[in-house]
Amino acid sequence: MKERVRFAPSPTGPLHIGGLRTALFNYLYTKSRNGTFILRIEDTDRNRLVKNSDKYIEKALSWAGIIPDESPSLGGEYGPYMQSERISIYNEKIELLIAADKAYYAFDTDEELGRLRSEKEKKGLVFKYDYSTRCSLDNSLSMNGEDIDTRIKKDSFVIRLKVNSGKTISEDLLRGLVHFDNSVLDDKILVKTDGFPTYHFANIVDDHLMKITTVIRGEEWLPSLPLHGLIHEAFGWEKPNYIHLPLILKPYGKGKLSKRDGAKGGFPIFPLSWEKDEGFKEMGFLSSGMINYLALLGWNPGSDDEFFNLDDLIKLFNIKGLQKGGAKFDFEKAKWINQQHLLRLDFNEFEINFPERVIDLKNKYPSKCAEIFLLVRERLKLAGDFEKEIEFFLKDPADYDQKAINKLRSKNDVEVIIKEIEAVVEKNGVDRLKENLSTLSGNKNINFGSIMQLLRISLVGKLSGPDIVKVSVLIEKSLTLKRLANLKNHIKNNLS
RNA sequence: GGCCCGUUCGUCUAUCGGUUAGGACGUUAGGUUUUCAUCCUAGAAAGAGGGGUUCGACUCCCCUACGGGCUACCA
Repeated sequence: MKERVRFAPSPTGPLHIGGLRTALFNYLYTKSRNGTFILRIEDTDRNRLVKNSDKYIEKALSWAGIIPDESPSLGGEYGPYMQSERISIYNEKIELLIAADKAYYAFDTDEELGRLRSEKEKKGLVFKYDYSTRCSLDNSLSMNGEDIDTRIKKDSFVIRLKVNSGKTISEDLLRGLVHFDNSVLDDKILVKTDGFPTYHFANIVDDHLMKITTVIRGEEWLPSLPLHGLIHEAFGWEKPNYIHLPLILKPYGKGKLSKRDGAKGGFPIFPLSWEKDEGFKEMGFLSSGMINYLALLGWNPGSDDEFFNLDDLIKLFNIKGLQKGGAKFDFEKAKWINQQHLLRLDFNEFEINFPERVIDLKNKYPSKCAEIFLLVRERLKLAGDFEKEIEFFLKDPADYDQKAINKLRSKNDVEVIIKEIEAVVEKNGVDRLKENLSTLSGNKNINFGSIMQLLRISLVGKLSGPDIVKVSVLIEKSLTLKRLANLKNHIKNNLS
């Protein structure tokens, strides 16, 4: 049977990397089996809706290359894919459960339930709305038909699942059989007073109606698994397979990664920017690097290979490689993987991914961009490093590494050396510069390293950077001479 | 508190009863380079603890500890 999986986020904020990874594993699982990937937006909590976050989710998935086959914007055979547009379906289904005596109306007020909870709490106990308490509570199980009708018309109500005592055994493809005693379950609300279904109900109805074969979701749902099984059983529906993924944990300290950890740890938490928060993309991640890192967080291909793009991952993915324990997010490793991806790019590909980062360079060096990119490419961990690395191509050094100059001056007459370099460039240009400077070193008995360092400081302002001879060739003779003169002036002005 | 899941270097992980417990990030020391980066070489670094089962346990079972999740008219 063809696999059908779904990623079902709720639009209560931007998708974060945990959600992205869940989507990724869903995608890899189904695509490795030639199956279908469905995006369903679970917007049943009307209070926590965040405007545009559903659009953000689609955009972020699209950036990552995780393209749904069916989704709210694409549509599909089993739509609509936005739960708020499926209310009539849930209404119809809940009637079935009530008619079958699997669900019932409950009229208890928040205040009353709150009172019961705190009463129990005082005794160190926990109040549960379940088979042991439901008879003494305000619900349709304890009244006759006519009363129920009048209460429904008069009062607000919820609809609860009728969970009976017993044991429920659930299966997770990763973890095997998981046993639960129904006494830990309660009569979960299926439909809220506002008429919207709860997650549990809408989720099961939709998974069934959308013919989902395998549910892959975060481990936080594992305790709800027996409940979900019970809802399926109440309808008499066949259950899908379940896989509960280990969670992504904070890089330091305890707990699962939350949206606040990013700011604290200096790393993004969202794929794309959201309001004031920079995303991985804006920080200079390639989506392939992001995906590569996320895939390795809780999964491994069974080999020592670590470099993968999406297509590789689809070919290699197997649930045998899934991990059971949570994994801490490691930004250093994420950056290293991104670097490996950046390293395989040429200028055109870099421009496609980060067009805004190359505008100035393209304007100033329209024909040399590819060469300049190759010169600095191995120095990039993040695409954001690019602007820093090419800064000196765009403008003359604004200041100089004075400590380095002082050190050179303590051993050499730097002004004389600069003049000698100038003479060489003046006479021979910047082609064969290295050979010419080497000859200069021999003829005048000047330390070669000092010559190169002074050239570097004049062109770049500091002692680090790419091959300085190539830099000189790229900025050409006149600009090389100009910057040598600038440095000479700077040294003269700072002598006193 | 109750229930459920988990536990191999600092971190991500390999190992499917017999290995000098392997790789990667990070880190340390060298080398290459005009410098930094890249690259190369080498090093330090792990089976939570206790019981079993077994000729033999990181691997299977139990207990404890620790970590995580859930315990809403949130998902």
